[in-house]
Amino acid sequence: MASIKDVATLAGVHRSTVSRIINGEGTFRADTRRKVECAMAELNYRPSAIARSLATASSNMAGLLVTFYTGGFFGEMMGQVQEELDRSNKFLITAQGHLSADGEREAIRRFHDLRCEGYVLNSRYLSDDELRSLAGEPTPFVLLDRIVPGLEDRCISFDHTKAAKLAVQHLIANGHQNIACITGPAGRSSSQARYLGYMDALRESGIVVNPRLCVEGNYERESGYLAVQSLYQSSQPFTALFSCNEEMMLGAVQYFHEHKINIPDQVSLISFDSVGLCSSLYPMLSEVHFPIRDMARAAVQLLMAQIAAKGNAVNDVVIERRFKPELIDRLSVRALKK
Amino acid sequence: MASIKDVATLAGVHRSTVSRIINGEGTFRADTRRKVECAMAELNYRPSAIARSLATASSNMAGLLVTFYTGGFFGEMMGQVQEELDRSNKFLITAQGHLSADGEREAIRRFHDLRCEGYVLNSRYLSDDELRSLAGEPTPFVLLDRIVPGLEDRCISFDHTKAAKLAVQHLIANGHQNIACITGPAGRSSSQARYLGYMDALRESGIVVNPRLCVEGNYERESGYLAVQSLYQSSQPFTALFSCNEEMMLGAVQYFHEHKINIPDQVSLISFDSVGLCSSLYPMLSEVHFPIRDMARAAVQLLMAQIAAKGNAVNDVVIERRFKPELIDRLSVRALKK
DNA sequence: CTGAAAGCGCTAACAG
DNA sequence: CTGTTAGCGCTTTCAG
Repeated sequence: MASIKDVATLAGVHRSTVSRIINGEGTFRADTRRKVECAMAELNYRPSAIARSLATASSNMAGLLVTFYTGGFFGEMMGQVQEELDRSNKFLITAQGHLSADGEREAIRRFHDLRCEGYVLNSRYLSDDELRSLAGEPTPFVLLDRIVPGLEDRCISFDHTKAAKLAVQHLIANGHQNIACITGPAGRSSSQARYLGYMDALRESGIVVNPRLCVEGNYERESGYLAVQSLYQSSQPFTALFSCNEEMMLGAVQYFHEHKINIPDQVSLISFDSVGLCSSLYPMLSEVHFPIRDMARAAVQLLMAQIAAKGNAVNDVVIERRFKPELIDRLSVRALKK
Repeated sequence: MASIKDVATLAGVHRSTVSRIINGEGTFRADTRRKVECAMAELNYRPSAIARSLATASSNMAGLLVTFYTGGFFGEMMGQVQEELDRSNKFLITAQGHLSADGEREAIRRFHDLRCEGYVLNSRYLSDDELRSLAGEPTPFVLLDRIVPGLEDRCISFDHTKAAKLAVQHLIANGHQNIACITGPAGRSSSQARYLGYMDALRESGIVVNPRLCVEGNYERESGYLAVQSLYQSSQPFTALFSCNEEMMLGAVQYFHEHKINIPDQVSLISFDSVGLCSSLYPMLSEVHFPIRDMARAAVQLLMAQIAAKGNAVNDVVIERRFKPELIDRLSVRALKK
């Protein structure tokens, strides 16, 4: 692979001249420039990003941590992050945290090893404390879909509680009282937040929360199916179901179809959704939309601002940090007559 | 960020000693090692992967080109590639080719800029010729799910034609004669291969291909829905449908549900599937399985073998390169009585 | 406008 | 067993 030196000798100039021309710094005689450009073309020369990184002490890389690449959700996130990074000509380094704090730590270590200029963390297992102490280090990072006290200026967040509440209130407004809920895994903060919203909505409408109407899932499709099954087994009557994510709702819908339970005649459905699964199901499901795409873009913008600010505060930039839920009503909620 | 020099001075030894200890080369006095380890720990030192790359002339990175991160399919691929790369402690660089040869070229350029040791290409828009000429360059690469004449030793391929044929033969074996087909976008080679399999199966059974029973989709969900719609509008009777991918089948299923067309009583269904969508639908759909995960792993293994071989042939390694289709029969194909 | 020289953080002979 | 030296490919003063 040709190096800058090869180009220089072929063009009959010094390496530093080539370097300047590549980087568009300074000004040159037209024929010098031409000679160099010809040499570069002839040798099919491309500067080594790595050598450049070392010389400039800036890697031009940014990291993104997700839990898993699979499942559609993270693809949306990654796609947006990449697009946004492309605009600044930065390289994207991705890593999976799998399902543990250790996995996430390991991912961050890799970002450091590569001297990433910053990273976006969709962290689920690192504690608030650990994240706060990480903030003491010089490398900037942004938390995507998380809010940790003290780190608000690095957080792109979404009000999961309010979103869930909105969904359930919609059900209530349509006359439903016995509303079942499939929650996410108990340990996860987003699960808790959504569940809280469910309960808040009920309570504020004076409906007593029936714990037997709440089944814990794990955000996977199958757990939605099983949840509905157990709901029917416990023979607690319900007219509506709220699912804390779309995958579980998919499983639930499968159960309903299999058992010839009509949507929305026999059961009304509303779900969290981020990747648009709800709109591609039959019938099209009502949802509260979780705008992960927009949030991902905002995260990168915030990160770039932080990198540019080099440790100083970034108050001047206007980037939306707290995203709001949006209710999309479709055909899966029936109005109950009193 | 601490450098190897800082560690060295703190430990009171030379940089090269530190380097050796990090890389486990040579042997040292116990207390030297301890001093160095303490210094590293104290400074929270991590060697710079970039500087290392430059010094060793090997970046420790591998590239992966996909068309888009979104959609689930590529997530599966990426996940496997990352896992496999992790085992060799290599960094993964991903890039999206979007939907053009230029996009793919640009992606490869980035791999070169970073001096990736090799890359896996899920290329759809680069011509065979261009790929062959790329093979003249020193950087090894592997083609995932593609077969280009002359580059067989770099190809991890799947027999799409045979897979489609298998699916359609299954339908025929169950007594179906009027078999509709939703194809992929006409320009794509995998589409053509699958369509060919469909036609072969019919022809070999002496069934005349009815072009009005074949509708072109674009591998997206909505196009499956639309395809079925147009199929019914053209009022060509059919008892079975074969879809060239799972996303389009999803759209089709939605149409059937919406129009109360029972599966499999009124229509039998079989689809291509790679990410397992078919098994999570109601009813569980019969499919020919496209083992993209296994293929992705094989691609990385082959790439690593090529990298290790440094330009020499890699005949000794036993890596499956041509994957075979597998028919998974579930509940969506009804046997027609004669 | 361009060359010379030093240096980024690390590794790799080569001595000793 | 460990220090010296040179160099990876590029950028960046500093001269001229």
